[in-house]
Amino acid sequence: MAPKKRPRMSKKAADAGKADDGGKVSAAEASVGGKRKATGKSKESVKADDPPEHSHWLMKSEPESRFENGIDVKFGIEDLKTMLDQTSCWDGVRNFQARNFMRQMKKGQLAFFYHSNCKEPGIAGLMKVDVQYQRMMKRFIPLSELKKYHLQHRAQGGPLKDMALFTRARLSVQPLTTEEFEFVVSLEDKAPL
DNA sequence: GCCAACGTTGGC
DNA sequence: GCCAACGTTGGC
Repeated sequence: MAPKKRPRMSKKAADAGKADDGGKVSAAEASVGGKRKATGKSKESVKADDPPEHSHWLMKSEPESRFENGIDVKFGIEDLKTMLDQTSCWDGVRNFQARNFMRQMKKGQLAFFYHSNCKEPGIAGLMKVDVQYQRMMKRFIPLSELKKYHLQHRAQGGPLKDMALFTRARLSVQPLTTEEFEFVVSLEDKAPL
């Protein structure tokens, strides 16, 4: 499944009493915890062992209808457009790491809206993080094309060589480096590979 | 619809 | 803390 949105909670997590709170999560919620080290020094402190900060993201969701416990999990970019303010919460994420990434997001950062588990998987558009529709990609960037670049970059070097979409395939919320993000955006103006 | 990869759970 | 069983993700 893919992260679905909409009022639902992961039943499994709920059953298990797990942490989730899944309910709403605004993506931009506070940051998690970095533990600040309690030690001494006075200010400045939030330091080095805090998680690296990421500024760009990719979030997966399923644009085609699929029922899970009687509930349709469909939520594609066209559905996001439809929401009041073109804004939605993003819930249904059960994976811990994905949820942690969501807590690191800050309002206003950009995220790709990725369509998963569908006829044509790929990047459909851009959102601002909390989570508001921004725009469609000038052209849909299919997974198959990203994969070609990934393979090529892995062999010869290039910005997509470590892209999480391939190295951590099942993560539904993932960070991108600025280089990865910009490279993908640049594909809009190139012919499909 | 299949199923490989991988994440999560829970017994020990 | 290990690891087998189980469940989910998501491309194909």
